[in-house]
Amino acid sequence: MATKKNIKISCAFCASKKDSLFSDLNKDDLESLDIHKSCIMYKKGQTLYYEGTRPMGLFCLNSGKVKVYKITSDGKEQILNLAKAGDFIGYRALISEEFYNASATVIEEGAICYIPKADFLSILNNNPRFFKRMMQRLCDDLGIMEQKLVTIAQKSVRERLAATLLMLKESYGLEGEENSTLIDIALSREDLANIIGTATETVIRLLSEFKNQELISLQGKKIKVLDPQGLVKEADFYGI
Amino acid sequence: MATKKNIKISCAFCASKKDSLFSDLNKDDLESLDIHKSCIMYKKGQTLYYEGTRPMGLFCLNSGKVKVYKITSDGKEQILNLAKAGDFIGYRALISEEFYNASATVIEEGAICYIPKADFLSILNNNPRFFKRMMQRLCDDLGIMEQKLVTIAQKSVRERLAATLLMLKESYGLEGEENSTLIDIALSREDLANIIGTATETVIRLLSEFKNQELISLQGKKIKVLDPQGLVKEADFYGI
DNA sequence: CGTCCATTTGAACCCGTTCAATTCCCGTGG
DNA sequence: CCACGGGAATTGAACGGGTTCAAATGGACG
Repeated sequence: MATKKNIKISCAFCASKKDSLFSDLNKDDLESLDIHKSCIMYKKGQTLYYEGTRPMGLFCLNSGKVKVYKITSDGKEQILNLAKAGDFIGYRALISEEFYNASATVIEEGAICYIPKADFLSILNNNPRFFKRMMQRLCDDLGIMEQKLVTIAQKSVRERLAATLLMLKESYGLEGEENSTLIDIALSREDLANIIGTATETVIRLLSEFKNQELISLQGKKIKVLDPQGLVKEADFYGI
Repeated sequence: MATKKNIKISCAFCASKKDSLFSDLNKDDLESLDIHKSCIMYKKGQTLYYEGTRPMGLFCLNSGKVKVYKITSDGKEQILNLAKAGDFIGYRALISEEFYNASATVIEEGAICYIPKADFLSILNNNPRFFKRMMQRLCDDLGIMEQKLVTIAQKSVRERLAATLLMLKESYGLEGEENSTLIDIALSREDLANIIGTATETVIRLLSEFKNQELISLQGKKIKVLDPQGLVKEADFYGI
């Protein structure tokens, strides 16, 4: 077992900065982030935080992928969000000074920075532009969550799976030959089911049907989208 | 048909103020709200705004009740939120300067104030404490929405109905004799179904079962909770 | 008092779950 | 290098919760 090694990554020169909420911080603020920041490699399966614990800082993904999820009283998992390079995790609990109300676990290993609570809140309170940016982000998150709620409440599993594949294609798509797109994220079938809110077996069966319809192809556990238009049709029951 | 009459209600003396986000505004800010504010009576069925339109101001309920909902492509309605006296509606679209992504319709008549966008944004931008308060509110909303998502995705209709009745009891409960609580909101069975994400008939059947179990009683379309503990058990499949 | 919509009840159907069995894949140790 | 073990993925089959369609009843309101 290798020792966890602190990696030196300056926020100012972080390759993921351009995608992140920190993208328009000034030089001073960025440097202040570096002072107490830590950054270590996380392996698949490691958990960044558990629901019910108190946030002490902010996670920022330099690389790797993380799922954010809640566990119900009867032990089922519901994935709320997937995070990739440049994404923050756990800012809501930090801002509202409450306990985490979800857990976060690494699904693809990567370097993840940790900015102590005090440093983050200091920038938040002293940089109105950043404050506004966070507010905007919360508004966006809320809109996304509302849309997810409607989809889960009103669409069939088949439609939700098609919609989820399209969403994953947008976020994790790697263009391939002949208009095909590889969904480049190591999601297990179970994870996929826990995004959609269904049983693993149902996901497997529907994926197999989509494959027979030549909407997708399966390369091991990775999925390649062959016919996005076809998926759009599947996603909208009475669509255009 | 009566003419819409502008009602004079001062924010500073609004009976609902103590419950609202405006509760700790100072005197000057409150008075500035009154200048351009309008306030009229809305009847049941009237719509405050439609999804896809541009917000021009903020709705604040002095009295009455409003449902906020989205309509899916195949015409189904999903209720996202219920608002009552003291509640704001539509602040998210206003803050993030986007189109409404839900519609709002009156379900119980009441007086509803309308604060022009400029006045609201002016207070937001010049009163850091209020800004923080809004941020906090957005965080809370997001947490609530996430919990709803998990519940709809992972719980049975029966459990969701029980949970919804308990939620309605908290928000709209009127204590009655013998530990019973009347849920004082004029929700149709269809509305209730559209909160839970199920069919109207299913709601009716389950309500009837709950009545037979003596968890609730039905008084016309209003529901009285007789055994909240029993409902808690129904809400948690593998509860405590 | 009649009309119209909401509510209720009935019954058939089907989507999705659940349980069970098999196969596949991958890392690990002999 | 290959056999082994174990979890993930797949397939099969039966069950059941919930939807859908249809019809009857009730209740509000003009």
